[in-house]
Amino acid sequence: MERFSNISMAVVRRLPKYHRYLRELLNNGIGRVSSQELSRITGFTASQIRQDLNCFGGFGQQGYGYNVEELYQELGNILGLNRTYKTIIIGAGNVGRAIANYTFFEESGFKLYGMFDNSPKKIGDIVKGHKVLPIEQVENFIKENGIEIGILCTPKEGTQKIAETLVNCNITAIWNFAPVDLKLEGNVIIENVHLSESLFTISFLLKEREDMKK
Amino acid sequence: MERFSNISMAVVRRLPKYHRYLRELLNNGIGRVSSQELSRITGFTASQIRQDLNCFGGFGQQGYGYNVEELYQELGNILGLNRTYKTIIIGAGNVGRAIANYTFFEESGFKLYGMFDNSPKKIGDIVKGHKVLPIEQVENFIKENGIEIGILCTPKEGTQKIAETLVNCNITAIWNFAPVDLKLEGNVIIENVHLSESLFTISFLLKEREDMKK
DNA sequence: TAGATTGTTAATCGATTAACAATC
DNA sequence: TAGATTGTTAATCGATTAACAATC
Repeated sequence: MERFSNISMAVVRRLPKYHRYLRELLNNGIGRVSSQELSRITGFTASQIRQDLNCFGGFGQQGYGYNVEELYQELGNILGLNRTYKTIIIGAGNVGRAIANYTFFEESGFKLYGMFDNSPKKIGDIVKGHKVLPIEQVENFIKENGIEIGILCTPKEGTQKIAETLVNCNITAIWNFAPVDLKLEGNVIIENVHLSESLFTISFLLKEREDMKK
Repeated sequence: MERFSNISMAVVRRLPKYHRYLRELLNNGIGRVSSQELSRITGFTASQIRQDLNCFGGFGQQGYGYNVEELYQELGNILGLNRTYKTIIIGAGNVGRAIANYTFFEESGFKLYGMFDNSPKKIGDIVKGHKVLPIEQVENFIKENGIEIGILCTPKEGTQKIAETLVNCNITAIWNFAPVDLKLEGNVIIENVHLSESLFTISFLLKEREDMKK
């Protein structure tokens, strides 16, 4: 995945947190906030917060801080939350169904257009109002509906091949839940959620903790 | 979360990848591998791979490389995969059910002991052979069964409070799927899976890409 | 032995933190 | 105006990469 701007991924991955905490301040009726106060809430340093925000513009005011409402809106725009995205889910297993029914997903502007699977046992099922379609139909579906994001909830075996199919249909981003690293041409955006790696991190840290006790 | 060893999290988060790729080599009947070859496969530099592995010991041999079987076993031990872990899931919604039915979870030694929820609609349901119990019973359950890992698949509102309850019962690790940052005393291990942040990263990158096209 | 490849130190790079002038 | 707090530059810290002697 090539990148176009010079914003580092370290910064990018903090932006959703800022957005979330600002939403909270807003809910609590708080109108202004300083980088120091944001630091206290988020755990990032005030310096880092100011640096991060300044990658995108000077949203603050000396002596005052930041306007919560305004900064929240700005971050929403920066994160691309001011529009909707057309998505499909490949794989109607437990993970696929969980994502389909994940309300936050829809609330954030990610609209599910269809679900696909290759198992006769699942094809025809209704998930979140969508009839699960056979995987053979995915290419036409993407082209006809202008789908932008493919969500892969497939077993690891077939995933690389399906991802290639999606890329051939000019999908722009893949949210990958399969435990594989996709090797894809072009500049398709790949975002992995590797649950197994997250889990192994826990077991590592648990073991480390026990080892240190000895 | 305090750390005890001096292994950086950057290194820790690469270990599961090494482990996964070595498993693949093993499946393909490959007996030895050099850091250069591992670099080609994983995308990390050979230098980084050697540095990472050397945090834990000299598993290689000059002029030869690494024995795949041996390195795989070593990494399994380092990751704490040579034992089982007792877990419970709090929240029997879509995410909780997906994790419960996630076969990889069980295969890796994470054994599900119970499921809990606070909704009368879900209490009593059978999920992966476990009757969903009322959340009020969780404290006794943890103590009686020696549960080590709590998996939080709850809506964000109640999550902090439940996490505190788990810590009071001396749970050692929390795998958190709720979109909140837990603030907890002691040295409980917290591993977050923040799907919403992952999703917002996609929308950011998509927007960035479009902006650059203009 | 000669070639290959590690383990490890040193150099580089990038990200975080500190400091402070600008200014509201 | 005086105090507060940003935006931004410089300093520090940590992580990655390069280099190479050790050695199988």
